[in-house]
Amino acid sequence: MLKIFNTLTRKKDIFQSIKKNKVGIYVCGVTVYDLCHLGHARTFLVFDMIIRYLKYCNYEVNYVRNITDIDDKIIFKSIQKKENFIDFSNRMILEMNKDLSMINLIQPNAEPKVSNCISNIINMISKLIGKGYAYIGKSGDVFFSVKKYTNYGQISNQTIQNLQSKNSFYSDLSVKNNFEDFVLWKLIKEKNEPYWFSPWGKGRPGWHIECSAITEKYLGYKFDIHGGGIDLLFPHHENEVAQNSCYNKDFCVSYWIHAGLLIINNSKMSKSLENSLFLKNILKKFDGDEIRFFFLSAHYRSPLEYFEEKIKKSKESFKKIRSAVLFFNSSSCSSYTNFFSISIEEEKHFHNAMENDFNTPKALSVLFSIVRKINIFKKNKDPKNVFLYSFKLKELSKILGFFTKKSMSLYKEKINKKKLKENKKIKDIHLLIKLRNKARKNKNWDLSDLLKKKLLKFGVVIEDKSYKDLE
RNA sequence: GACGCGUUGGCAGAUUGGUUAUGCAUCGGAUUGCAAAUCCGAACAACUCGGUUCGAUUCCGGGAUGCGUCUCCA
Repeated sequence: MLKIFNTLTRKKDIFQSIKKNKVGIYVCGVTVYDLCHLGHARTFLVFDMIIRYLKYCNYEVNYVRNITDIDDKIIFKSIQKKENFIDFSNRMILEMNKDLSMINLIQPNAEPKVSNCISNIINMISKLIGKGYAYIGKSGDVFFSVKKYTNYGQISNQTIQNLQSKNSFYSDLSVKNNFEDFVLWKLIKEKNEPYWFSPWGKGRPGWHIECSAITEKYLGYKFDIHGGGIDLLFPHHENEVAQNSCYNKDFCVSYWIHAGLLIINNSKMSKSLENSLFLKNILKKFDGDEIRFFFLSAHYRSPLEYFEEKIKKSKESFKKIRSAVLFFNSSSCSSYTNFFSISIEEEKHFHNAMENDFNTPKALSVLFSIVRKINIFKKNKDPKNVFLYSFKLKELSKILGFFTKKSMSLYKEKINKKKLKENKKIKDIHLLIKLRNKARKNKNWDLSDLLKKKLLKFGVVIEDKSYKDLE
C-alpha cells in the first residue's frame, strides 16, 4: 500500500488514483531564463523516481510538465544579451533538454510552453473576471481578488494578515485594490517587451495563471498529483489553487508533493543568489547515474546540502552497486532464466521502503545488502545465486532509474575512452624512455634531461644507476 | 512578525517506545604472488532541559540552533 506525504493534509496519505490504474501528474517546470542548475535536477529527478515507481506499480501515468517561456527575467536577459526574446528562450529550452537528457529523465507526455497556451490563459482570466474573482486595476493590469476566495491559505497554512508585503511594482496599492492581490495579466510597460493581444490590452500573463490554465487544459479540473519544489508552495501553488477553485468549484488535486531544496553555502540554491551550479558543469565530473544516486541517497523531502566532496563520496559508494551490475551484464547466463520468477527477501524490504513515501535511502541500503550477498555467493562459488541476486539487483536498480540503456552505453563509452588514453600514455612513456636511453648513449645530455622532464610530467621518476642498465 | 521543516556516530543518512540501518572513512583479521576488489570483526550516535513511561534518540512541552517561504525562484 503506497503512502505519500501530502502537503495539503500534512501527513502520509494512502495513495488512491481517481481513475483505476491511471495517474495524472503535473510538475511545475523551468522558467528558461538561464541554464538548468542542480536544484532543478533534484526536483525533476525526484518526480522521475516517483513516476517510475508508479509505472512499476502498473499505473498508466500521464505526466505533464510546463515550460515557462514568458517571464520578466527572460525578457530582461534577452535584452541584456541583445537576443530576440523567442530565440533566447528557444535556445535555453534546447540547452535544458540536452542537460536533462543526460540524467536520464523520463520524457513528459506533454511539455507545453506557456506561449502556446495564451488563449487558454485569456479564457481563464475572462471567466474569473466574469465571476467577480478578478478585476482590472488602476494600472490596467488584471488582478486576482484574494479575499473573494475564502479558502485562501489552505495549502500553505498562511493567513492574509500575516503576509509581509514586498516592494515591487505589483505590490503598489496605487495599481491594485489590496496588497495580497496578485497579477493575472501584465500590460506592456516598455516598447520592446513581447506581448499578446487580450481584451485588456497588449500584454503577457502573470506567473501563477499559466500553471492553472495548463493543468486545466491537459489534466482537467480533477487530477491525482501536483508537484514542484517546496519553494513554490507559497505563493505559487496557493495562488494556483485559488485560481482553479474559482474557475471550477469542483477543482481538486488529490496529492500535493513537494521536493526538498538543494542547499549550497547554507542557503537555498537559486540564481538570484548567484551561487548556482549549472547541471552542465556538474555533468563534466559526474555522470547521470552518479548524480541520481547522490540525490536518491537523501529522502526527497529533506533539504540536501551540496558540496563537491559529498557527491564524490557518494560516487565511490555507487561504484559498489555499479560494478556488481556490470559483472552481471558481462556474465549473463541464459540457462538460469527460470530463476526470474523466484523472489528474494530483499525485494520485500525494497518495496516496503518505497511504499513508505518513497524512502529511497532505505531502498538503496537494500541494494547494498544484495551486493554483499552476491559477493558472498561469488566467494562460495554459487553461480546460481550469484545470477539470481545480480538479476534482482539490476531489476530493483532499474525501478529507481539506474542503468538505463543510455546511461550504460555512456558509461561504457567513458570507460573505453579512459582505457585508450591509458594505453596511449603507456606507449608514450615507453617511447620516451627508449629515446632517452638512446640520447644518453650518444651523450646528448640536453635532450636526455628534456626527456627526463617530460617523463616526470607522466609521473615517471627516473633514477639512473650506470650505463649497464641501458639497453 | 507569521507559517512550515529540521537537529542521529569522523562524514553522509535511514529507522525505532526495549533488540545490527546502510555507505564512505578509521582500526584489527581473512583472502590474494603484489595490488585492487571482496569477506569477517571492532570502535564511534541521537542539540538541551523538563514531563509521560518499568524503559524515551523515538511520544508530549519549554529552550537553543539551522533551513525554507511570506506575491520574481525547482
